[in-house]
Amino acid sequence: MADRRTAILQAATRVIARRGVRGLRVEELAAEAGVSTSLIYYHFTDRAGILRRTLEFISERAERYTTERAPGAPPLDARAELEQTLLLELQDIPNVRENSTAWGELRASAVFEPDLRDDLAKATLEWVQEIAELMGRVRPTAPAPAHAAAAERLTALLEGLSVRWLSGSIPLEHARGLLEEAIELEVARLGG
Amino acid sequence: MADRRTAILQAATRVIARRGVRGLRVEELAAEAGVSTSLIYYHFTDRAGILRRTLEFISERAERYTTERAPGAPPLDARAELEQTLLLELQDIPNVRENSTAWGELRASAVFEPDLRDDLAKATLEWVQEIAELMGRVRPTAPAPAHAAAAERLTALLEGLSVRWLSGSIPLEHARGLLEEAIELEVARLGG
DNA sequence: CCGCGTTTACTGAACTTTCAGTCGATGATT
DNA sequence: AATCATCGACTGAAAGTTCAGTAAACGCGG
Repeated sequence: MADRRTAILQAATRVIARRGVRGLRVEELAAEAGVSTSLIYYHFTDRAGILRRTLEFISERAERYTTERAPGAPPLDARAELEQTLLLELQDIPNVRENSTAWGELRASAVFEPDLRDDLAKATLEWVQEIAELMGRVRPTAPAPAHAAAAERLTALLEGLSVRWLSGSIPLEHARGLLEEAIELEVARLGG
Repeated sequence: MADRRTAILQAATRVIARRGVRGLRVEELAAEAGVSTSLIYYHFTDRAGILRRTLEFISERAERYTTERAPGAPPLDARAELEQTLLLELQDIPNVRENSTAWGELRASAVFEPDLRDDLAKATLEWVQEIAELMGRVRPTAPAPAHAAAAERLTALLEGLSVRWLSGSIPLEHARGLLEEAIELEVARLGG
């Protein structure tokens, strides 16, 4: 926590979640992190660099809170694990909301900023693979490409539902319900 | 069409599709619309006003191009109609790309601008209902709430796939394939 | 139907603000 | 003493906004 670099990344996530990538001002970020603007340039070179590193930071952090389970909790079976992993991203708690918002922003920004695309594509791929792997454990007999396709659909759906929630088009619980059914559907499909 | 105000809104849609909401420069918009920057302020007060009106404009206009079919083409059965309607939004032609991009921007902006939410929610609802209605024609025996849920999932998935495509995470054809399978899945589910 | 006050649509140029990025100096650490 | 981390003050360019004014349309009393 005394690591200013990390503090800046955390602050960037908060600012992005609050104002959007579009609304991120280096000065505001500096204030949020309690450092000078120069230090930000010292660590991240330029605005694009901030964005790039923040994206990495977000995807790493997302992985962490997604993967971790409460200590001492009973181990989940594959199906429950899959459901947990996906549904964890649809929760109205600050950390998650912040991450979802920032992630959505970065995705939306990448449409216009080619610089972000490679990292984003990579992070997306990793996430999809993680879900595909869980899919594989739920339905070991189905072929790998089918796992992958299901994983892509579920993650894309989750992203779609997530923005709808954050942009006030549907309530959270509704989004969760829809996603649960989708998981059900995909699993049933592979089950034959 | 001689109405400059509308011309400005159309131009703004194009500029937003090209540069994003954040990338919209009043001067560039003026050039695109072939008017002076001052006229834009005359009609819309300030930059925020431009954005507000344009995003309303986009959400009103959004579906127009989805519904129309080529004149004189053979009528489609319900299933084909459903597929067409959804897949039309995943095409790499200027009009569609422009609309998808602008729509994505609108959705992303609404996360931070509560003003936009009502219009957006309304436009989303209409779209979902249109698809639910098609679902109903494909599977008349299934209950209406099931049609609605399927429609919500398919449209949310489409939005998710659309940004992934536009942000360079997956190729267009891949997105289309995933969506087709999802339609297949949802239809099969309702078919019993 | 003609002059005349008034509103509407519009412009070019000046003015102001915002914001990413730089520079030199200074404290810390090894 | 040398490298690393950090700051405050600054800058240039870009972009947003204002403003004084013009030209055409519009209504209207005579």
